[in-house]
Amino acid sequence: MSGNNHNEKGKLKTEKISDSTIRRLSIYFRTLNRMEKQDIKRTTSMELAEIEGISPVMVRKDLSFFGTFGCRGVGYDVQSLKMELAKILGLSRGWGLVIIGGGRFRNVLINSQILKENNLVIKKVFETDPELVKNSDDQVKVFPMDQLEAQINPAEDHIAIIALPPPEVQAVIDRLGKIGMKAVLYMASRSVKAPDNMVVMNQDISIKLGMMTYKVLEKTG
Amino acid sequence: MSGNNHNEKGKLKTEKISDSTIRRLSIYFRTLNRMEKQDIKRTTSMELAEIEGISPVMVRKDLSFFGTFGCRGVGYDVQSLKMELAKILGLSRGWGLVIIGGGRFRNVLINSQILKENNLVIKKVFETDPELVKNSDDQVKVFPMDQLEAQINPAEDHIAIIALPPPEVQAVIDRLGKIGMKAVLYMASRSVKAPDNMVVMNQDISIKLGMMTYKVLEKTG
DNA sequence: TAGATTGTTAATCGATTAACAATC
DNA sequence: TAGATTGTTAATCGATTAACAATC
Repeated sequence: MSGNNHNEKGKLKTEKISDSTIRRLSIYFRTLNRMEKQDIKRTTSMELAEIEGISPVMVRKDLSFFGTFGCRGVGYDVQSLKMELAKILGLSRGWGLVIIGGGRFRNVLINSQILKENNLVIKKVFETDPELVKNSDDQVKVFPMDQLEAQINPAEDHIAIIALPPPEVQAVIDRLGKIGMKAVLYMASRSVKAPDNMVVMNQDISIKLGMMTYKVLEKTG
Repeated sequence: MSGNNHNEKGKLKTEKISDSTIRRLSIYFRTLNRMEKQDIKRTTSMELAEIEGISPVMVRKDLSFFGTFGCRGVGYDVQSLKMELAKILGLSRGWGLVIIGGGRFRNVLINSQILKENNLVIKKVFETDPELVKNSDDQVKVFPMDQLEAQINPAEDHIAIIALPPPEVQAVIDRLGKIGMKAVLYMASRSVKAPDNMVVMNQDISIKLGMMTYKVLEKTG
């Protein structure tokens, strides 16, 4: 049974791809992106692996779930592998983002080069603080929180980034669930419940810091 | 061979604990933290597991690497389990943080409740833009970038958070490596090289977004 | 006591790695 | 051609889960 997935047209997905593989594909993509900018034309699984600190077989195995992209004896064409990965990850099509909350942090996202480069376009912003709504100098439209349901259209607003304090996050996810939001990334340090058909991920710096403090102690005792 | 680790005094570490386990411990800790605030006195592996969307055995297994913290037939005391996890993760002792770069994002960190609650204290800030150095209204001292080596003391500044654009990150990590910095968390979307004795982690929102777009497509086709 | 829940050993499952044929 | 490197099958390793004894 070949491991072809939804990227190869006409073939059904036969295998569940692990989160680890998807995360690594996302990482390869980011490196290929940089290589392309630096006008590097060609790379190998060994080179990619070395940059990411993993093994070359892992790189080839990850790719093999989705097809064959390289050239034996030669390696990979940076630009075309990057495009293939974009296709696999869905980054070749455009994605509409909405930001809910965020305050000062919001501008970091809005100015983010990486989002722009990857077809992730911030379309709408929702803000609790009415002062911030009024005095906003954002390039995107800012709405008050109570217009969430009225303004969001899951058909064009694909991903919500919630940057609100932990106690407020669950209620917003509930509201987004009701209108059929497909994907939510939230920054708060807490767990949440979400509908089954919603993709929810968390980007919580305190988890990483907790891992780091453990690892520092592990090394130094 | 019992799985006791460096938290139980007098016993040597006998087993390498996986990153997955450490990440989950950090997640349990965050949930126990919330429970404690809500005056919840007692919990079970089943409850913790349900909140995090994993299995109860997983919770008990993770904990078992470090000792026995529960009471058969009863469960876990929220406060004491939280304290034990803090000890394991190293969050019972104080950690000095320095922030390098960050601009507006820095204030998000400086005002972060989670850091304060977990003995992670931001001590120093380094800034590229001289205007921001001058006009800073931060509660912590802000230095220009060229004083990095002069002002940082790895004995009290344990973790550096680098919030600079991708091209600038590697050079700063090199400089921090030379003065013996133990741990670095950087936000940029790129890979870096670091000395072996340095704990380096990445918190890159574009990786998570790449995973999300894949998962949304996987569900909707 | 009976019911509940932990902690742990053994079994299973899945992810990573090794080996190697294919081929540029 | 010989050397390099991919793609893939099989073997290994490690993480998760199942089963269950311990005990509150």
